[in-house]
Amino acid sequence: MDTVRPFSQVLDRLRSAGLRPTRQRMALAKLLFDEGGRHITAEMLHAEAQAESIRVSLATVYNTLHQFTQAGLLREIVVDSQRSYFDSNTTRHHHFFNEQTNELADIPDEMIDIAKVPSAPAGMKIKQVDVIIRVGNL
Amino acid sequence: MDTVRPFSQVLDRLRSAGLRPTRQRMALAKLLFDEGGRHITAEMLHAEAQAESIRVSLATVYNTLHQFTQAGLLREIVVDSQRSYFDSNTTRHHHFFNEQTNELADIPDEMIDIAKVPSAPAGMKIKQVDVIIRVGNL
DNA sequence: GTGTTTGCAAAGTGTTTGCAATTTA
DNA sequence: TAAATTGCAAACACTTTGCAAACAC
Repeated sequence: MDTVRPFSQVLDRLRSAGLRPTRQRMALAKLLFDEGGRHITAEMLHAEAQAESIRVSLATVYNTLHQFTQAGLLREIVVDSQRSYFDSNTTRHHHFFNEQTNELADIPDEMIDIAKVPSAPAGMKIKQVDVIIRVGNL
Repeated sequence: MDTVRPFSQVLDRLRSAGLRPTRQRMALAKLLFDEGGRHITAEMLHAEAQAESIRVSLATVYNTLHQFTQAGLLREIVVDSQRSYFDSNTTRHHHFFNEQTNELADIPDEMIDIAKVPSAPAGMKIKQVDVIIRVGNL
């Protein structure tokens, strides 16, 4: 029942990704990983940081999100051609996307059963299977 | 084996969508629907039109793509947070997305078997189920 | 000290918008 | 001729970049 993610764990995550644990990265990592399964855009994360009086530029938020994604700490979810969403849950799962509110919600992997998947075209390899269920008002 | 889409059919499509069959819309509709299952961006369609000496502004291409989508003649496919793709095949099917070449390929509906789908959150309705298989080099 | 990271402002990219001129019915 | 549509250029939203100052080791 230990859901707390101690400071050192964030630190280790950054270290093992080869990223220096700077003040900004530590603070953003805390916001992203202290609670699981966050779906967040750069603007949202920047606003959250500001709300907690963490001084970070928007440019650094963008850089950090990409660095974390490259390091496998985040997963980018493409649901909206206007903005990029990042998911702090990198395990296999899928998403609901509410087109009215622009909100993402997780669908646990076991809730979707893809019985048959075509193989990738010749010379290609499947990198990821994304299932996005778009929902809206009745 | 009649795969030709006569002029009048394009005309009727526009008419029944409540869209006046202007020169631009007719020409773009021809490009979009004369061959099935096209995956195209606004810039791509604009370039094609220019290549065929059809004079249309990029703004009109954007407007037209959205009008056609609203009319159910096109389907927007969100795979890339940088640009919008439109699919001239509006029947149920899914997609491969090649992240190296930024190209989409159809996956016929019967090639994917989604045996179990969670129901939409309360008060919500499933609008669409998108399966995107991201592929890349081996 | 040396190389990395940050913040700023400027530039970039894809898309939308306001409005006068044109076209359609 | 009334209403819809077009094209242009300007505006927009989101994202990236160049570079000097600040920071981590």
